[in-house]
Amino acid sequence: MPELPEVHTTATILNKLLKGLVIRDAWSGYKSVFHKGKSNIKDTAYFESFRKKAKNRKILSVTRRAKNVLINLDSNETILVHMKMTGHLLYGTYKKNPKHKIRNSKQILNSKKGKIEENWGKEAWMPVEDGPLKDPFNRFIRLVFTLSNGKHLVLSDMRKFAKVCLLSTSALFESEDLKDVGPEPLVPAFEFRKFKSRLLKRPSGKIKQVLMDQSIIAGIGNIYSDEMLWLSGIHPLSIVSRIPKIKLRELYKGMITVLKKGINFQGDSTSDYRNPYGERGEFQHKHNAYRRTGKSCSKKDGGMIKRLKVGGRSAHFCPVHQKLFTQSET
DNA sequence: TGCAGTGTTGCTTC
DNA sequence: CGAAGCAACACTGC
Repeated sequence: MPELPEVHTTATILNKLLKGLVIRDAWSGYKSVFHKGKSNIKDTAYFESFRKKAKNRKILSVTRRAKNVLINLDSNETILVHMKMTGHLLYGTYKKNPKHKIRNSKQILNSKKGKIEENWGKEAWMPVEDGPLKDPFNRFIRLVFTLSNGKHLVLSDMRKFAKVCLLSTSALFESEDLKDVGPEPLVPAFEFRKFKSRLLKRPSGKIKQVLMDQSIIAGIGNIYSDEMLWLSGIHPLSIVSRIPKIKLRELYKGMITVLKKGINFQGDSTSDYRNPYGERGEFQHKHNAYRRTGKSCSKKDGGMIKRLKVGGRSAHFCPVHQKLFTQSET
């Protein structure tokens, strides 16, 4: 779920909560997960070295780069967390509950068929103050940090897409994970001229896809790209090099407006985003395009929101006021 | 009941 | 190099 405004909200709250605390220990429930690819705590050996390095380190700050949460330690190392689709960083008091049987829908189905799962009854964590487990978060706790104030920072991740790794802080932005990430859209130095030149790295690309390309601009995903295109009146299939400069200016302003609005409303909980306290954001009540298929466009131009696939993702737009630019300006 | 759809990214193939 | 398609996983909703 998390795009820039959601990750920003999470990182800002965690910075206040965690600054100055010490990580006493780390636990991972990812151990049995087959994982190919680069360093990640889903790899058992990697987790053990991760745990040793994180143990007894003080948290200096929690920041954000693109859609990554960065937990900066006093050892010149940084824990990078990418929440992907269903990751949640939650803060509270948790306890290990070895008696509790964590089951997913497949395991429940198998138990009805009389099959016994190998992982049945494996150790799990649950919140102390919330009583019974509440889905979908507490059933999917994959990583737990025990903190020096007795509280915990946990990563809940139903679909197991989230990535967590430990990197050198001073070489963070040269790391494989971050070196190809585009500029941050909300820093003042990212002026219109730079925005335009970044987009033009994909001159023949469809604008919706290019906006979501993390190597072009950091932090924009499906929801906010739909919203900024709606606001600036540009059809998602428009070809970057065919969009007139005046419309690109509107898109630049729309991008900033929409992302800041997302942050002001503490993110978007259309699906299941929660901040570290488990609270929803409010941006889902402010949509003009995303998931409004069949509803009338609030521009009052008679348009009805349509949906189509762009690069494998759903795009929502108003076919009346969002102009399609595919021909060169003469 | 079954299958399409879900916020993200990375790998493979062409 | 870039673009497209699919895989990673588990659930919801039509």
